[in-house]
Amino acid sequence: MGRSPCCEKAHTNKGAWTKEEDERLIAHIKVHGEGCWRSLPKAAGLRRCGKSCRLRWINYLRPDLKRGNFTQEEDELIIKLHGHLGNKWSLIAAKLPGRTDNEIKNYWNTHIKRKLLSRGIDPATHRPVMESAEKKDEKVANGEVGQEASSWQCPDLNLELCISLPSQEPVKMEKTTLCFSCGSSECKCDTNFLGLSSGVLDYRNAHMK
DNA sequence: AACCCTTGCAACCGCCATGAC
DNA sequence: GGTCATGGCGGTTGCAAGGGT
Repeated sequence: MGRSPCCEKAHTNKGAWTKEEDERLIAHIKVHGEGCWRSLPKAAGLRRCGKSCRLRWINYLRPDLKRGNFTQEEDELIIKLHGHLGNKWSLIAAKLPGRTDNEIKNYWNTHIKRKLLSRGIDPATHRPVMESAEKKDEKVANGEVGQEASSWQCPDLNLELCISLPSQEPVKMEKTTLCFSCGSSECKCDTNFLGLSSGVLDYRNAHMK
């Protein structure tokens, strides 16, 4: 007995959403909130799969979304985050307010990949292309393919994550972060990078969704 | 004008994680 | 502990728009 489908495919619309469908979805969520996605389509009078409704809401209809071009700062932040997190688009999106994982993923695949390649950087490894190719040949020869991605560490960011109960007291920690503006772990500049205080990004405070 | 190719992005698909029972 | 339903995520696809010939 296999898993039942998430929706009745025979009676669901597919493809681009119409204005009317958008309005129905928005109106329903305004009244009832983002409850159970599975039952939402029926309740909202939509002939759509629950997953489809969720995607449409999260990626396009949410009121807090920032539409429009990515800024230079956002570009650089995405590149740095990708260097550490890889294709963890949802984690990257969590650090870019108003941007969605789908949007960032598309932007990466269409713009940033090309941008990095034009700079001579391999978008997969964030190393210079020639070096990446040489290392890969070397690893293939040594039978070590697939190990470098997990062992290499981008020097720019500290993404050491931990899970803990919310603390009432300010957490004391060693200053092991790096400043986006000056690149120093001893940062004393007072810049504000994308709303990150003191220009310092410390992922130990990152909250998983 | 017509055709072809490329690009950008919205949407879908399949898998995995999690929670309820 | 096993099973199932559901939500969430990343990879991929499909299509419209734009540009080049």
